Amino acid sequence: MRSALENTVSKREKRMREAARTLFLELGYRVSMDAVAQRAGVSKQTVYAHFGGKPQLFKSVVEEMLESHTATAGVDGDLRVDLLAFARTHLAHIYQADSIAACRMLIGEAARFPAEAQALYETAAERIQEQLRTRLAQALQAGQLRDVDAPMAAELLLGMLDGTDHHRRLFGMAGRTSEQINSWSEFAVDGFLRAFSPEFVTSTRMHP
Amino acid sequence: MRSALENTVSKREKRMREAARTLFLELGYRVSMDAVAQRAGVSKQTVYAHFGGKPQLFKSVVEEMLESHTATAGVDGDLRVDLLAFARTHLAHIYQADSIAACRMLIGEAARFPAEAQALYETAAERIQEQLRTRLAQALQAGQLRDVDAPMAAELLLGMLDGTDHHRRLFGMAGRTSEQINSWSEFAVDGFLRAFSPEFVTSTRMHP
DNA sequence: GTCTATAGCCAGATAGAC
DNA sequence: GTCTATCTGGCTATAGAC
Repeated sequence: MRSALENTVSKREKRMREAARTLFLELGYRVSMDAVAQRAGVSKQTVYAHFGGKPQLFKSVVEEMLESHTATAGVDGDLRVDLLAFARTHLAHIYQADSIAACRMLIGEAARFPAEAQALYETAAERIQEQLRTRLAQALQAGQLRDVDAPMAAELLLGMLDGTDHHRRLFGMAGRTSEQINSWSEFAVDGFLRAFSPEFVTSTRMHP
Repeated sequence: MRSALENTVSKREKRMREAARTLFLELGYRVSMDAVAQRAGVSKQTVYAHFGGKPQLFKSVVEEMLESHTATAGVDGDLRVDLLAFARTHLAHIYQADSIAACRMLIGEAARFPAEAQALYETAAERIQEQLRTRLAQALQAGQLRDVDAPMAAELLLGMLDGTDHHRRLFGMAGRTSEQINSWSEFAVDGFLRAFSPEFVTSTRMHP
């Protein structure tokens, strides 16, 4: 009996968080608490009782987003293959509709919630860059890249992989298609490898 | 007498536009018309009489911004020198506090003003990329770069020149300092030139 | 703990005197 | 054209019954 009640409460909380997340992502901070309550199927007061107020609800939603960041850079294959795999995972992640919406929301509200915006960006960017740094450092040690600062190379490659596509999407314009992303990634990775090949060797071989 | 009156009106209009621009850049669309009127030193009704309403005022401010885009890529010097000069001008422009604020505002309001956001981005991005494309196409014709699509190369170089700095700034974090921008630009341009050098030649020479 | 109802506030927009 | 004063609606937040 008690567990049934707790389940009900738990489900309410979950519904409220989901409703808030959806609406914040869609419309930004300017959603009314009425809208959140209505979408969650509860009364406004219930939302206030659980979260305390609108800013706390917003922060709670942002914190929840921090949990769901995953991107894996393989370390078991050829350097080019690994970088392409990384590109695939990374770009698929940041170009997701929800990620774009989250970026928009946080950039728009960066003035009101500077700490939350910075925390989310730092965490997400740090996780991504660290994986890339690690893989590049390994390649450096293996002599597959010329002597270069791994963090700088990682940031440069990230810039190359995106180009200006993320900005296009942030401004509401159509981004690259799936196939275009793949061919662009090859273009970027091959350019990167040529730029930092240890000697004068390039990835394209001349026909004998 | 009449010209004095017209001058007064004209100055009022200018003050209203400036006030709106400043406040929109600082706080986004969520500024009150009261605040605009107060900052401009006029009454609210005067603002309504001139612009018709808040959305029109916002659009008017955005349209005004479209005028002030300037960036020049030299075509008279060495390729590396020209690209560094372009980087200097371009980055100085987009990292300006006002440009960052404008980006934030438009990204945040992209859902409410999609046409304005897209128009401003497209115009600004197009002007920048066209200059770079032109210079790169010229270099291609001169045989200074390997056979590559000029628009793709231009977008790639833009991504390299920024890395992740623009995003850092959009999220409210400190960007690179002036000196860091310069050394990063050299890093990016040299990487770009190595990646697209026509043969196996690199910009670093071996000592004889 | 949850609901309905409402207080209190501030926004955008308008009316009418000058 | 400009101002002062006001209307109307929606928002956050709270009070009180159950």
